[in-house]
Amino acid sequence: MASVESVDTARLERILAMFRDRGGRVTTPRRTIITALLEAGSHVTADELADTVQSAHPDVHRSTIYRCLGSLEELGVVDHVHLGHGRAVYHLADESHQHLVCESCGTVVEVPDKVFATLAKGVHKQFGFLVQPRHFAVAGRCRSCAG
Amino acid sequence: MASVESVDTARLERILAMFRDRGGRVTTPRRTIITALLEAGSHVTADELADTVQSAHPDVHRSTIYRCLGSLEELGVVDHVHLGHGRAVYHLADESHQHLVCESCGTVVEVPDKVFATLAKGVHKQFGFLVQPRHFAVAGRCRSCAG
DNA sequence: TGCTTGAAGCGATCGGGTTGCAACAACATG
DNA sequence: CATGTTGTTGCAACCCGATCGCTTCAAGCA
Repeated sequence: MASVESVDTARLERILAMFRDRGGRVTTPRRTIITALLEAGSHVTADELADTVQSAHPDVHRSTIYRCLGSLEELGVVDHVHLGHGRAVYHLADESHQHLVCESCGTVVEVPDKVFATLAKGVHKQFGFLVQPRHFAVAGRCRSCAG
Repeated sequence: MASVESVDTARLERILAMFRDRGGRVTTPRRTIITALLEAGSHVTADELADTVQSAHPDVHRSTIYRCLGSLEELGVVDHVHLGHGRAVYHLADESHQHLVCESCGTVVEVPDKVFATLAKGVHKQFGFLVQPRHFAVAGRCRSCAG
C-alpha cells in the first residue's frame, strides 16, 4: 500500500519530468518548491511558500520562487488567484473551483464551478460577458463575520 | 433651466458642506478633486484623477488625492473597486452596481445588483457566505474578446 | 486680525512582484 | 569521465500603486 509520501513523490517526479520534456532542467530549487506546494495542499501565498522552501534551502531566492511558479502555471500544474489587495495565492490546478474570500477575516471558501452557472448564463445572455472568476476571488462576508 | 454645470456645482457644494459639518475644511485641493470626480463620471483611477487635478493645480500632491479619496469614502460619497492587478478605480456611490472586467482588454461592464441576486441567494444558502462584490470586480471576457 | 488645528506638500517607505545580469550547474556529447 | 552549452539561479535594483511621518500652511472661528 502506497503511503501518502510516495504518492506525492510520484507526482513530484511527474511534474519534474514535464520540465525535462520541455528542455528544462531539474534543479534543487524546483524540486523543493514543488514539494512545498504539494505538501501545502492549496492556497499558499508566494511568501508562505518562500518560508517553507527557505527553511530547507535558505539560499533559494524569492525571485526563483516566482519564476518557478510562473513556469508551473505555463505547464498547467498550478493556478494563482488574487484574493484582493494585492496578495495572490497559488493552488494545484486539479479541480476547477471558484474562491469566495471574506473581506473581514480573510477566510477563503472554495465552491464548485457550477454554483456560478446561473450567474454566468444570465450575464452572458444580457451582456455578452463571459464570467471567468478563476483568477480573482469573489468578495463578501463569511458565515461568522456576516452575523 | 439649470445647466449640467450648475447641477454639478450644487452637488460639489453639498459634498463640501459635508466636510464642514464634520469639522473639516474646504480647501482648494478638495474642491478641485471633487470637481474632477464629478466631471469624470465614473471609473477613474487615482492616477487619472491626479492628472486632471494637476492640470489645473500642479502642486496638488498624489498623497493628497489619496487622502481626499479616503475621506470621501468615509463620507459615503465615493466607492473604490479593484479591477485586478493592483489598480483601483473610484466612482460616485450613487447607484449600487457591480463591475465585470475583461481580463483581456480591460473593459469594464457595469451591471445592476440584481443580476447577482440568484448567485447571492444560492451561495448564502449553501455556504452561509454573503456575496458583496462591490469592492472587487468579477473577471471574465467581454463580448468582443470572448469571440 | 490672530489663533487653533485640520490639511497639504514633500520625500521616504512599504509590499508584492519583476527584471537585468553575471555566475553557476544540469544535462548532452565526445 | 571531462567538456561545453545554455537553461536557471542569486542578487540587487527596480516598478507600481499606495501610505506615512513630519513640517509648513491656511481655513475658519473668536
